[in-house]
Amino acid sequence: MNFDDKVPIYYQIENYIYHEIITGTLKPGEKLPSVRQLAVDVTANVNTVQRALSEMIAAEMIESKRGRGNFVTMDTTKIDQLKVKLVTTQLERVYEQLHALNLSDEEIVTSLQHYIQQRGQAK
Amino acid sequence: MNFDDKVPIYYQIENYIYHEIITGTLKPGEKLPSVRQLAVDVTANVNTVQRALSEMIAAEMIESKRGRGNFVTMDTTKIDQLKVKLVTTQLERVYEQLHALNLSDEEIVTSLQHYIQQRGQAK
DNA sequence: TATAGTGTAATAGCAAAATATAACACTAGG
DNA sequence: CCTAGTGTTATATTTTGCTATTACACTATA
Repeated sequence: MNFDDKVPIYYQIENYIYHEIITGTLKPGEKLPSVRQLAVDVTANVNTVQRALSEMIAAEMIESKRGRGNFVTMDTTKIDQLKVKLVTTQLERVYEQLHALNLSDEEIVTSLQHYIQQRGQAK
Repeated sequence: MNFDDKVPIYYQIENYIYHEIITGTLKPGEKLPSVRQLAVDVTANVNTVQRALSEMIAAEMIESKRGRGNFVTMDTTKIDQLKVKLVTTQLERVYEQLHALNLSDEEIVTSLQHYIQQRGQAK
């Protein structure tokens, strides 16, 4: 996996799996790869993976069944809420950062539009 | 200072000072507070502050004069470029994150607009 | 020229994150 | 019942960031 050395790996793993759940790569009720397999997949240690999983279990986003595996929650409402939360968190961060750089609300929106436009052309 | 325990303090200090330079709180050529004072200001250790400064010195955003102090670069072009870079980095991150959550280009823009709107009402 | 204020660097110690490794608890299937 | 595959936990070790402390190098100025 491609880790950002500025933030804890367990945290990045957590985010990575959350993304898979939200995008439907991992469906509600579906079994996750085993912790050992996940460790191989993301090139990290079992304990590190377990730490990420533990937080997700505490958040009730995945359910752990000893001897059987870890499973994505069946509660689609929870998944939707997670998505909203992640999106909002992202928006909050950009907004605050750009605002702190003295960009007005309008400038923030237009700069994003320009960025997307440029990105499209870059292909 | 209000540190995010998920990212290194020296990195947050760096960002903090960059913000002050870009917003003009620290003007081109202006002397920064002494490392010892900065350490007090941000409630961190001198060495941690020094680490942040070292990176900025390497980036030639500030100039170090032994015995006199640290000074913001006089090169306003560099400052402008820094602002562009920071803004772009932020935009890149949101875009990629939200895109990874399966939001379309339009949805990304409108969700930002909605966020800003809501934020205005929250006051 | 002494002194106070600067940046810089080194040392030692602590804590958190991550690793390697091993062991334990449970489940399913032959 | 045994075994392979699962989650869980524990220990020791390494690395990194951060701190505390001290010392050194340089500058300005009284």
